[in-house]
Amino acid sequence: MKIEDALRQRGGRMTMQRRLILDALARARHHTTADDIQRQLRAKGFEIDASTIYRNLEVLEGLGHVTHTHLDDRVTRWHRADEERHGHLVCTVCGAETEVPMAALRPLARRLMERYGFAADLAHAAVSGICEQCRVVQSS
Amino acid sequence: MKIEDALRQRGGRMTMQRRLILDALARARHHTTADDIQRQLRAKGFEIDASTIYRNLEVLEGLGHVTHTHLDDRVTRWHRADEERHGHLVCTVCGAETEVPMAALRPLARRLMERYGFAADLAHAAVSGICEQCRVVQSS
DNA sequence: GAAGATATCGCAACTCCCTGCAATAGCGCC
DNA sequence: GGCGCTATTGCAGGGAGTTGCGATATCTTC
Repeated sequence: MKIEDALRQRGGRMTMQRRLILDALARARHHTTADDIQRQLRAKGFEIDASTIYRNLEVLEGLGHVTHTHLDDRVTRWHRADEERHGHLVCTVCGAETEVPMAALRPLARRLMERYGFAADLAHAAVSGICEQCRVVQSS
Repeated sequence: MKIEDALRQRGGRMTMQRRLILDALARARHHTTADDIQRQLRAKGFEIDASTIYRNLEVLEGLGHVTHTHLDDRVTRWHRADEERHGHLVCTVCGAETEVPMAALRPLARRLMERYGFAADLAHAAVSGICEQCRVVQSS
């Protein structure tokens, strides 16, 4: 297991909780929430404290095994780092989420690098705004 | 007072709490937080419930009097709508915030409109990433 | 295989924000 | 000016996420 080695290399330890969380992440199709993970583990009979889950997701993010993104609500979404990265458009009126390929966002990232030396992660937070349908409804 | 009229026109009422919050916003230099407002009013001897502040900020946002943005922490920042709008770059390593003019973000907004019919508000959420200094430090 | 160092866990408490509900207070109208 | 309608308030409670701390478990070393 690669992650296990990476962990130990940094003086970390492989605990049962960590293993279970890793397992839940591996099983997750797309993105998960901390609550999803807790619920899933609870269903299997393991009761793991929420703070343990949050702390472990942070550690796993440090190891580059997962990343997180924020849509326009207050729930953090977690993804395995091996999934293909993409941006999100979230409609503030109807809540619709649209995925957009990173390619569409890259020109801005390039510009921000050139002008500000800033390595932007445009997949980290959703872009909020108003989707086509809602715009039509509003203006009518 | 324009806002007061806009409020009443929609069947709203001008309460003492509303007036105080409006006053605090007028006094705020740049951006404020709900907590700032509560603290400021408390200092003047007015104790207003936090939920009242949140609800009022929401109402005022509906009237177009204020807007809010999310930097990369969990605290919502509120601005008067008459302030000039700008984007934010937030470094996930050192926390540094850089303001960027909307002009720098507009090409992406235009692209998202053309391709997805999505009216993006690129000032709503900060762009997170790694600033120049931190990038230099990391790679050394 | 046991011991020691310390990373990690669970718990409790806290922060920011949101929501339901009963009580209150603005507003429009007579 | 008083009355009734109902928007708004404060309070209590809840959800997501974070933090400090003492107890525990994992890893390293002998």
